[in-house]
Amino acid sequence: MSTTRRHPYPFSVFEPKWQQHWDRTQTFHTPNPGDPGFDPARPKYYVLDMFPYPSGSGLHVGHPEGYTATDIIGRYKRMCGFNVLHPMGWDAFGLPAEQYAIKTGQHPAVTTAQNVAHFKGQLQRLGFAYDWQREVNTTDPGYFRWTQWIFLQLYNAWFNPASNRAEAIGTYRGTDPDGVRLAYVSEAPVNWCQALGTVLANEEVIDGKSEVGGHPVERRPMLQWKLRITAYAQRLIDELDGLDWPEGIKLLQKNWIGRSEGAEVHYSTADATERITVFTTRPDTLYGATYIVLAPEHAIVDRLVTEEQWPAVRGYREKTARKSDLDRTELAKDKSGVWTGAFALNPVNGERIPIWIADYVLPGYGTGAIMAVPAHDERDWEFARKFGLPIREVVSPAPTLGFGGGRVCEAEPLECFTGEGYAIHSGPLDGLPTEAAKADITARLEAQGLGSKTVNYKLRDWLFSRQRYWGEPFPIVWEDGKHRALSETELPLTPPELADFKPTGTGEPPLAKATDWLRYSDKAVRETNTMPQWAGSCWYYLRYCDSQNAARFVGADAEGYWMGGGKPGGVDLYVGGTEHAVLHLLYARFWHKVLFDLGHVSTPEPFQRLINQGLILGEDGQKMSKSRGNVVNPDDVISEYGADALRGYLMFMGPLEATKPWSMTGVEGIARFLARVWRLVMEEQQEGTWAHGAVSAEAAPDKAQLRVIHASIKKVTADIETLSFNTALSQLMVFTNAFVNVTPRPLSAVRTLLTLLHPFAPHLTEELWESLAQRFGGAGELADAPWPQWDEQFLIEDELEIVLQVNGKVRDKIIVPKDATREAVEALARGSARIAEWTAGKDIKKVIVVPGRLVNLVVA
RNA sequence: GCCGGUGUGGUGAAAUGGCAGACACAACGGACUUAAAAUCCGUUGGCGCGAAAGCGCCGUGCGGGUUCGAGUCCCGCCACCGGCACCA
Repeated sequence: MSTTRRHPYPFSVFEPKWQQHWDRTQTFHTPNPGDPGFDPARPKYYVLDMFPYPSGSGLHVGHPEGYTATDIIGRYKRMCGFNVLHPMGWDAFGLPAEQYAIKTGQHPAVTTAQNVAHFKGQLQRLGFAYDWQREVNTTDPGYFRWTQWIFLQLYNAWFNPASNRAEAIGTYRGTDPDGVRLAYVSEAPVNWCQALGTVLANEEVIDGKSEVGGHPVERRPMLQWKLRITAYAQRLIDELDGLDWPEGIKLLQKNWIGRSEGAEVHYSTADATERITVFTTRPDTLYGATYIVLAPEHAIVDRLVTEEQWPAVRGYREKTARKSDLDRTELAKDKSGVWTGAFALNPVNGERIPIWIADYVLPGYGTGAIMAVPAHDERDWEFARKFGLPIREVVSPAPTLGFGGGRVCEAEPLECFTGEGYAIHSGPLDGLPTEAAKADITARLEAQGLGSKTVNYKLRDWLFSRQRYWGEPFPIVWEDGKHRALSETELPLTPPELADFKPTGTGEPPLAKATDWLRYSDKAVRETNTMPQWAGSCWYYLRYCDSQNAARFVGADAEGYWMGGGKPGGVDLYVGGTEHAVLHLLYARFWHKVLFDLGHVSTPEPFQRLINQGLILGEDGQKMSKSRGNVVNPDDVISEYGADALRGYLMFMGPLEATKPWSMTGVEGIARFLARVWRLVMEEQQEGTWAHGAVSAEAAPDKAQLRVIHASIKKVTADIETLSFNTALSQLMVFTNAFVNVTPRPLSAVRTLLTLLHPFAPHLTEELWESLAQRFGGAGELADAPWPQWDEQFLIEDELEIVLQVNGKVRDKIIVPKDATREAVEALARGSARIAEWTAGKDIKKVIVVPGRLVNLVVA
């Protein structure tokens, strides 16, 4: 006798058995069009997980949550007759591997390979139906050669505003193609993180700290590669509309892109030597502008400042430059600024207004200059109050308030009003509602060449270079201070072998230390920056379609088949966490659109349907973390309860999208359920072995049992389609419970149960299916079995229970034949003695009969 | 501050505007057992009445409203979680 606790069913025997079987027979390998075994008659279904970063700590329970959901869908669709593409791979470049490598001295390639092996083993122990022949790894030269190739597509393309799409750079007719490429270099202030020794994208900086590690980030001007994602801002907003994504995620992206409509207005300086263009979303308040504010970094400042103001301006600019983004926002409440000594003229009334600089105006947004309307903007209000600048009311909340007639109001308002209303003290605009006033003034400005209607976006171009070792090198060389692309035949460009790959800390990339590698020719040297981790994940879903293709990033037929079909096409279901809402999901859409414009892919959007799985909290209801000690390791759960129990519990916890706490007793509950299913088929012998139990091929389900069977098929099918796995499982429990005490158990019912349960608990059901086949005959694996159909006729009940209400409160229940007429049901209701007690001596004013459900008598 | 999400038993949760709490967990009681584990059966929102079968009242964050009927729809709040945040 073993001293370890006996398992309620022998999962430790049959789970590895089936995993090995699936691997050996390649059950879940999906052929491409043209491959042997491909069946073009079947529809396709592409179900995708966000591939993991293979960290050293192994799988977290959050991973198998989403992966189980997609596995259920994949297995289900397969049983429904689809060609299912369900792949997995590794997002293996990136900072953590490199940080770890620096700490331990081991090469990141070594630790990455170890981590991948560990992750893969863990995933395989969960019995996921991945087609491992399609596995990808972003650090594999056979993979990143195509990442580099796509970079070259970006480099060799520009966005033509006339056609609203990317075109080959050769179609650009201007003088400086380098100024319009989708991948370009620019010297600009960027997010520099000293601790990580690299620059970071805006999306990777959270509250002024690096997303990885939480190190401080400062602004520093550096020469960097950027991708012109801003060219796609409008399409990235517009084309969200057709996607079946959670509205919250769409909104997150829209807000991040941050479109705002308004006008640019040109002010000339009082001495008429310079022109300042401001951006405003409220051109209707132009008559209320009482000063101009420039970002301290604005180039024009040098030319405006008066002699007397120079020291103050210089001091303020230096102070601003030293501030990190964090400081700059933390001091948000306390406005600061300095007068330049110069004045501008308001284009509509010629009024002389002072020009200030202040750090509440950001250099990167709009024109880096604003017209301040303190009466109608909170920030301008605070600034004007602090520095005693005039405040002029030009919008009235109601049409009857305020003075019209174009007169200037002398009295300053008591509070700031930022809403919409009616223009006052605004010359020709007086009386117009805000929307009309905006249109009117904008048209006037345009007619006089003083301004124009403009759209601005918060989105900035994507900072694409990193000063790190563990990433894709750029396929670029420099000669005479100019960059040019490597040819496609020179790919992949592999990183140099480096003993010391630590960041230099100076902003010079570690690749610069590889002197041999660096030298491309006598005159040319290689680019030493590397690409960010997002590069590989921007297109991995395309590589899965054709991962072994050595001649192209993805074969056209494979891409057309798996990504095509439907409108707007793409991956049929994509499951992952919310944390990528404005990172991976935005970047990947951008790359996909470029590839689409250039004719390399067939759909404008990559991911048709997106679901975010919810966060799993620790048993204490807190976020799982090592420091709290509430982390659940999937391996431990599997060894104690089995993979099927872990999968089942993850799906039974609650709705997939909800945040929910872990519960070990909940896992036990699912394990008990699975054990009950096991014992429907198997019986324990004296000596502790399992043998067939009381299942009978002769026994036919009775009417009530048929109803349970068919109701379950219907509900489980519908619930899987809507990803309501928790309620699908509860129906399977109802199904199971209905047969626990039935002997002998009808074989057909048991087989239907196993089929419906199979996507959730593939090992257990496959084992029992095989066992039943050995006893009763039957061929084939459950994984290949067709999904059952339900028959409505079994769902119809002969008699229905009708609730009788008086004034909406339940007072009695009656049983009526299923075909009882409305009148007959009403008569029965009126005849009920219990109802009579409640209606006695009262008028029945109204009777509501809901067929098959209830009768409500309204009395007074 | 702005935007989004959530709020239902002791717990996770379920409910096309139609019997609130399915299905589980935990707890309690019982059967089996020398005993325990496992398994099986039963009870389980609160309050009140009743010996019992049962009956009544209250109950889905709070306050209003629509409706024969509201967890569900509308208006106004509150709390928690997430995102954005000097974006003109």
